[in-house]
Amino acid sequence: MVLNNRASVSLAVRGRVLAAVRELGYRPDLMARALRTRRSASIGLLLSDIRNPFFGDIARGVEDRARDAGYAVIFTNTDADPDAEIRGVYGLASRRIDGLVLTSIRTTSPPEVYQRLGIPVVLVNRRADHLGCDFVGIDNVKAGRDAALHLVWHGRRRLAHIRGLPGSTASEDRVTGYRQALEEAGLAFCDSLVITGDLSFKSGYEAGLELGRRRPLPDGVIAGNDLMAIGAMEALRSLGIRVGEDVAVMGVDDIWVSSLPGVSLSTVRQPRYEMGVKGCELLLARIEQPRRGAVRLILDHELVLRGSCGCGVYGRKSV
Amino acid sequence: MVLNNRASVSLAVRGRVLAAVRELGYRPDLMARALRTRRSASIGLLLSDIRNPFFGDIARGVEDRARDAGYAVIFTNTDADPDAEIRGVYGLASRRIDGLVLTSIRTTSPPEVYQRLGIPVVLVNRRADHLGCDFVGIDNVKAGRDAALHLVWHGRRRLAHIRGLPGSTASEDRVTGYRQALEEAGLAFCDSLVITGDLSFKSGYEAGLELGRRRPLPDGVIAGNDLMAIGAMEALRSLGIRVGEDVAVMGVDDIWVSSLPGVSLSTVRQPRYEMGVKGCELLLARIEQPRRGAVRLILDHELVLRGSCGCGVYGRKSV
DNA sequence: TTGAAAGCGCTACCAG
DNA sequence: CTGGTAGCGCTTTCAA
Repeated sequence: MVLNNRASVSLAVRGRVLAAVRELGYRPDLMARALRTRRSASIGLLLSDIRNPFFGDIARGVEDRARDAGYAVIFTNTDADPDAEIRGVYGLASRRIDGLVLTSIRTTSPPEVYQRLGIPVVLVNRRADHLGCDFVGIDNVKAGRDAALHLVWHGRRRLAHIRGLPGSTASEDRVTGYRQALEEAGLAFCDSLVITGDLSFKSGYEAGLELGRRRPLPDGVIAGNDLMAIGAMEALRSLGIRVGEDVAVMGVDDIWVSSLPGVSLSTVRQPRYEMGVKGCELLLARIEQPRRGAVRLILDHELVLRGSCGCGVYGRKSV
Repeated sequence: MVLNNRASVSLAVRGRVLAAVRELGYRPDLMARALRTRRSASIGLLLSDIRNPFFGDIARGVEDRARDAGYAVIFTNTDADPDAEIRGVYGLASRRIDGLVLTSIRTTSPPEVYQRLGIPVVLVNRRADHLGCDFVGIDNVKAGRDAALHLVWHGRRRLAHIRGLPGSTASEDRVTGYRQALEEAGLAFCDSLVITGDLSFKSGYEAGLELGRRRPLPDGVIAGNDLMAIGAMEALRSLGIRVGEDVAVMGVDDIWVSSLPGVSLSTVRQPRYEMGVKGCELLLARIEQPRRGAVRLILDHELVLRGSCGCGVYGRKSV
């Protein structure tokens, strides 16, 4: 009672208890406490691969905020595999986590699984409207549109898009934005200029190889993320194509690597760390108030201009 | 009893129980089980920053192996701060983790803390002989020596070293290796050619700036890790110094970025993922057999030659 | 082979 | 303000 700050404890007792605590090095067993209070003070974090710098940043944001609040974070890698996702969720649930942060939910993820859990779920990065959970991320339609329009404004007319796998709202939204931009610019949408990758460097490289062999050559490429953009740039260069001149390339994310002069990728900056922090905050808030309305938090993105888009500007640009 | 495979259960009962389990969607409460068995089936992972690709890879290795074995991984970031390390350890301990993986132990870390824990501890990457724990990592003396000797063999005579902070055996060992190489090559060790960084890109950049202004210019730089090496390269280039020609640069780690053509860092490859996997295995083994002798597992490293060392060779080289 | 009962360490409740 | 007691969901022991 002393340790839990129960009001009604005399100072004398309080002192004696505290002394004993110190002397014995007593630390409450959070496991037993959890069993009793039905609160484990731990949350789960599901991501596709912690090695991916995108998720690393989010994870750090989540953990920082969680630690502040006395929560522990249990993480699991799913490699974007639906089965692994389900197993991961169940595994975490049986550990009695108080809430769950999902970073790579798929539109095909079975809602029952999450609804039956009986614990709050927050979505970071990808929406999943059919789940009705709290969400934090950027407006990916606008992000895709902004990236494409930037190239259009700088005279690019034949824009290709390397999109992420279907099943991710982030990928779908960026495609939508790309199409919107084409339409606004009065450019025709062409199916063959959209190539699907899996957000990895390798898939970007392959897409780049493919696009670089096309004639007429596309004069602009919007990639669904930085990793694929960097892969595509490598591929284009290996084909003797000058990035920033023959072809303008833009990514989405602004991971650290993109800022290296040898890479110099123009991109749409996504505030990943903040997404993690905010996501965790949404979760903590909902743990406190389970029945408040679902919150959808849209953070701002900005264009980060470097060499790969060939517009000659270096710096950031709010959009 | 059915779920725990108690031998003495009739087939009839077993069937009925299993049916009920399925129907009700029963999942054992691991928390309650932990309270009773004193085993939580979870382990702790302490690292300085999950955003650092070095730790991301280790974390993935640990989690993969842990998940295979039915263990959950709780991670905490310490930013290499000793106080945060202690708090992190206590925080994890009160959650009754079955074991702990430490990736950035400091030589000054108080042994009592770890010994009093009463749970197995495994060290990954950095040794800490005063703790007497299991360990997995590479031979950093040899790594530092191999890197330096490589440059020496290619004619470099004025080798600088950007070392990591004191308090890390990995950093100290690499310095030792660097000195050994100089000695073997009959080169004088010069204090002023050793600059201390904190393993970050920024500190590498600053060190590079500093070294690049020295006259005579060092003709080779061994960095304590890739992040600092990349920072140093940027700095040198910004000074108009040609990396690979005027100055040869080598790092240690071989993080993914280093392989990008625009970076092309020659480095000593450390098997990070395997270190994570093996570290987790050592831990699981010790959880089973707490009193077996301490194991020290030294994994092989290899030289990965790219453009930054200017030796004209591209590829891997076992050492 | 079965089921009843005790108890892991904690918190919440309640009577003193 | 204090301390005793019940019980969280599980495993383990023991008697039937």
